[in-house]
Amino acid sequence: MDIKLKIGQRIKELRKGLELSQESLAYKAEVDRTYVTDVENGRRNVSVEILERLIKALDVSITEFFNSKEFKK
Amino acid sequence: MDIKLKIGQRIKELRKGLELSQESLAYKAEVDRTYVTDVENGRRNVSVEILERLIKALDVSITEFFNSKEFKK
DNA sequence: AAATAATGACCCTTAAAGTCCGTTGTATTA
DNA sequence: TAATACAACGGACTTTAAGGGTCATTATTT
Repeated sequence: MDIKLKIGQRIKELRKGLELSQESLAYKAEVDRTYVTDVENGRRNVSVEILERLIKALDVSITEFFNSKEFKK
Repeated sequence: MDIKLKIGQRIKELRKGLELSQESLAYKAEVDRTYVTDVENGRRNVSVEILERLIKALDVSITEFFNSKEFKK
């Protein structure tokens, strides 16, 4: 599966776990609301600096973020 | 520390472990030769698609790549 | 059902990612 | 000394990510 989609799904999963709306997450990560929508739906080839902001806003470490089934081979 | 530099150092570390030159890694990952130099020195805000290519070329999973001290909080 | 909130899907700029040419410095080896 | 391999760096160029606008669609609530 596409890396962009894997990342999108992981973000969505963690966001839901925190009961945040896309808009709240966008605000915390200082990105546009529609951008979060696009990322979650695998339509954006995110850069690592933006990805780091999103991961931080989700209150997990980078290691934890990628320690999920879809990223293990 | 800057995420770009952390990624660069991790790539360099894994590349050296495989005894690859920057040019060989660039070839395997299908990126430009000069680009690998920049990434390793933390001067590039890599996109996830390119990063995935580099990680694959280093023969580790994404999980393993980020399962390293510098990415754990 | 109507109003409201949340998400999705376009489209369009511009700032930055990524490519490609070269040159330079350093270390190694013949 | 010359030849080879590797890494660093610069400039110019092309492509695309990031940001933001708008409207449509899908929950959710009253």
